[in-house]
Amino acid sequence: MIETKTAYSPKDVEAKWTKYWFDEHCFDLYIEEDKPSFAIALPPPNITGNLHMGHALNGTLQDLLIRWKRMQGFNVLWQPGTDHAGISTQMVVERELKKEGKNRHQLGREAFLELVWQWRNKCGAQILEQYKRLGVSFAWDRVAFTMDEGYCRAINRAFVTLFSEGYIYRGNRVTNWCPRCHTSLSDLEVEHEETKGHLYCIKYKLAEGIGELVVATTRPESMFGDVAVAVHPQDPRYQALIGKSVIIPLSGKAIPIIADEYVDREFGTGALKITPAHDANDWEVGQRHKLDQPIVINEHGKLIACDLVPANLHNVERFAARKQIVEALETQALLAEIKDYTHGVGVCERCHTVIEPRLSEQWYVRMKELAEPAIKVVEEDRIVFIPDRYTATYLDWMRNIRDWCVSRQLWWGHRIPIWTCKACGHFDSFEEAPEACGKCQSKVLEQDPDVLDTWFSSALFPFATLGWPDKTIEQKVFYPTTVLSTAREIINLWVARMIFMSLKLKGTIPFKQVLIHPVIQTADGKRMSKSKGNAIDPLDMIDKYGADANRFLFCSMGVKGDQDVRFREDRLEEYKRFANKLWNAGRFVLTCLEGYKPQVIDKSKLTLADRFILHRFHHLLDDVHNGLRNWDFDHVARELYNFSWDYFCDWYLEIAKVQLGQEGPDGQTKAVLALVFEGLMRALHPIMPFITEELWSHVPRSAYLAEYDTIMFAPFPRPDEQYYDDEAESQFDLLMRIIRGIRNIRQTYNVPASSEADVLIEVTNADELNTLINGQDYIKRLGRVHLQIANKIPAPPMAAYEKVSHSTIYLPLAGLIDVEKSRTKLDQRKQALEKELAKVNEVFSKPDFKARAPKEKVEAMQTQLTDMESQMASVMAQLKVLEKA
RNA sequence: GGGCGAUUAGCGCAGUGGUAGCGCAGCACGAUCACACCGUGAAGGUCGGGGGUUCAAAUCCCUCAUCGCCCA
Repeated sequence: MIETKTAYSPKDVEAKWTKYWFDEHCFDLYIEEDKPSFAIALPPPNITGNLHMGHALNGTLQDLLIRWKRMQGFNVLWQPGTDHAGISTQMVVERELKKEGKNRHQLGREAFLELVWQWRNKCGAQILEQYKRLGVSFAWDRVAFTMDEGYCRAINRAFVTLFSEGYIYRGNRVTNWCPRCHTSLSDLEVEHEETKGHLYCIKYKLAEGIGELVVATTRPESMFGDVAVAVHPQDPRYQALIGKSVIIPLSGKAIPIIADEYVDREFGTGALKITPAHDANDWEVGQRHKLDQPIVINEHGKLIACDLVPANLHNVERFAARKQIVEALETQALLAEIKDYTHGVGVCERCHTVIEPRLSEQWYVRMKELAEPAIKVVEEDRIVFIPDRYTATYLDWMRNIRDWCVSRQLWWGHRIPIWTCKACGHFDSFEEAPEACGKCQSKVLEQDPDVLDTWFSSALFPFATLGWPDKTIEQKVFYPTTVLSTAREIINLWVARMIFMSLKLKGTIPFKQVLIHPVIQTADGKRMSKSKGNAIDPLDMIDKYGADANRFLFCSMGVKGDQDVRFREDRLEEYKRFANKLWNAGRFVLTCLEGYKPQVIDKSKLTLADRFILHRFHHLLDDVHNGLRNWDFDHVARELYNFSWDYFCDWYLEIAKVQLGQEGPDGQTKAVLALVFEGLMRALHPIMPFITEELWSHVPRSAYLAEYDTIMFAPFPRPDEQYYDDEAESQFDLLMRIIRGIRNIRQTYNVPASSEADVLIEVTNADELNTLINGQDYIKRLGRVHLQIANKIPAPPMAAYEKVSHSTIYLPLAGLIDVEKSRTKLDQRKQALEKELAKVNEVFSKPDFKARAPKEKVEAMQTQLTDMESQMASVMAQLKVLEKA
């Protein structure tokens, strides 16, 4: 038997079952080919990462689906893995090197990579260990890593395929450059931060004659790379100037004034300096006008020592240079104005350094053609986003796709499989290092020094982890995978790329549904972030409230509602109490069932309460099924919570105490208790695996269920319509209302709970009378009263009173009645009734209501009205009685 | 600048056409043998503002406001 502690202790139970599940290899992949399959690829966390709320939420939702399907007998695969996270990991190791006063260049590439591997082997599994605390049922025997040997083969195959089909090309253009990480970044890895800056209006003097053109810019430091000043072709202010030249201040170089539609006449002065090497838009303008592209800022973010840049600014850092330039312009009276200006500044998402757009040679994936089928599969609903609104996010991005810069100037990652011949300059891509140049046979070949964008490898995750490019049983059984669950900020970064990669390389979709879960914010609606220090550590929450309570919270957040949810600890408090409630209900049920041998329920011998709880339970199972099928996790959580606490604990367990005390050998109470409680544990298991496993392990089970050593593999309970019983529902509902009525009276008149009061109930309706007589034992016990029920009872003169349906409850107070209190209460009731009557009457008073509303509705309202009128009459009569007192 | 979401009791949230609900906090009562991490009861809201559709709107449409997110 389960220990007698009255408080649930999650720590012990979690440790016990985690150990059991691992010891018994419950998580290992096991395939039976004749079964249907269900697969999820875990969004691989960074090896440098720590479990945050988003991981915990997402992990819970996936585990809930996986556990549910596993219990339904599916082959399930939840493929776990980690991501090598190029920039982050390199940063972490470089930071450690720096502590020793070293840098990676001193070590050299090979030694540095050796160091990164050491770090990875030591720390890279930390986040998965943290996931363990949540109770996630990954296929733990298959943990993948994006730099595994097999995975690297998949990367090379993917690259070579795309390259040989012309999807990958080398381009010289402006890319996002992080001067701190020393690498290019894709557009999606740049965050835009609202920054208070200035708009500098600088006078560019005309090269010939007198006059000037005032140019507005936020970045004066790039002016030495200017090759033109552009104005709008239709701008009347500048018509005369087009074709003339101006002089770049401080450097003296002359540049032309050109006309281009790209210029926004409203912005600044309507004159735009064109710096093709340091601005992506300017680069486009420069291409159109065949302009030069001088680079004036180097990879460290410093002004280059060259002819274009004045000598005193050589090797000056860009922001220091900006300051010096502005001062110089001011002293030379070349600054027309400085305006305050707030704008979005691009920063590196990893280190928040301001991005320097910079002309450089990079590898790109040509996207337009790859995007087409990826758009189609979503338009045709072969891949569905949940919630639906994210379809637009995806399609919008895909339809306006730009080529993807995939090279990164890092050492840690998948080195680009391109080899260039030192002799003839020919280059090509290979899955394995080639022996000789395909063109001139030279053996002096050099591999591209850059590595691939980490997202390039993540994009292959759903199939690279299943053994692609080899043919494997895992791909046959589990591909395409079923669901992908992730956060909305990586829809384009990751989801989109998996889709077009899978379509291109596997010829099919990678998954059928994409679940986008909400973002967890702080209690006051702010974004959680480690740097702001307002992030809440899910591991602390698990320590404090237990894994099951945390999982229940995540489940209750759902995916279809708000796109942001606020995290409040008191909700965890609530679900911790729920776990405790289940624990104690379990202790009670198990006590009742000591020595009980499971038996089939004899439906003919059920009491009203038995019928009622079975009815509610099977409706609950139906709701749970529909909820899970429709991704309504929040509904599922709420229904399970309400059933467990209200119907099962508050009502049925209390009644079970009555029935167990008086029933004979035919009594079904134990059978019902066992059936409902055991089934409830299975229904709750996907959400709360630990507590349900523990309680279930003690429940007496039929031979059919006894064969399962763990609830994990036991069948998920299904609704059984033979237990649906609307009559029991309505009859029991009346009893509950009567009992509440009696409790209400007792509270109002302070009738002590310890004393059993006398109660008389007059019932004017034959069916109701029957129900009350049959249920009188329940009323006596739960209302703690001596009871008399009849169809006609002379109203006791000094009695508290309550009316429920066709029944009138009297509680005689033998001279103790507090007339004032009774009158106040009746007055309140009268006022409430008046309010309700007014509402209903208002509806009725409109002539169109009876004419146009559906007939059933009118009839229902009529019944309500009649009912309320009779209640009112009764209240008035009772008030009259009091007047005599 | 474009798009999305939210706004319901003090707080956190449910409620997609028919007389407004749950949990917490607050109030009152209660050591009755599963649970005080509990039980029982009472109180608390003109559903962000305005307009429209409808016999009927928290719910559908328009508009405004506030907050938040994504993309440029």
